[in-house]
Amino acid sequence: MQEPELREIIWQLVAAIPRGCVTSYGELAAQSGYPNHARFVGTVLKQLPSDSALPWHRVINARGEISFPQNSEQWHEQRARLASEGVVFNDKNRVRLSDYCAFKTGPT
DNA sequence: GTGATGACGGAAT
DNA sequence: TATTCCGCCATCA
Repeated sequence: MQEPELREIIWQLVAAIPRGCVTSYGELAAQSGYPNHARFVGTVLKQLPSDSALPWHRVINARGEISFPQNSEQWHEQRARLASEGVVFNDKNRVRLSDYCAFKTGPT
């Protein structure tokens, strides 16, 4: 990584996600300037401490689903947080595409 | 330095 | 449309 803290970029992008909206790891990676670093985004969020105020729950995979196993507490927590923000899940535990917001940090 | 893993993405079947 | 397989890249052992 040439950047001092690429993780900070990810953090800022996550923090830039509007409430009630969700985005995908690949989207964050693309916005950060690394299209194929979707997994890296996941790694960064994984290293996020519970103390972090970042809306990590607004980040899901490209399928629109939570990447955690349904028997995991993390899965329930993320789903609960999204539901608290108005994000609804269908019978397949997927987020409605309408809730998918390409927030775009407005680079220029 | 090498091999395996992972909060993923996309294409193929 | 749903499931499966392969590919990418950074981190960990």
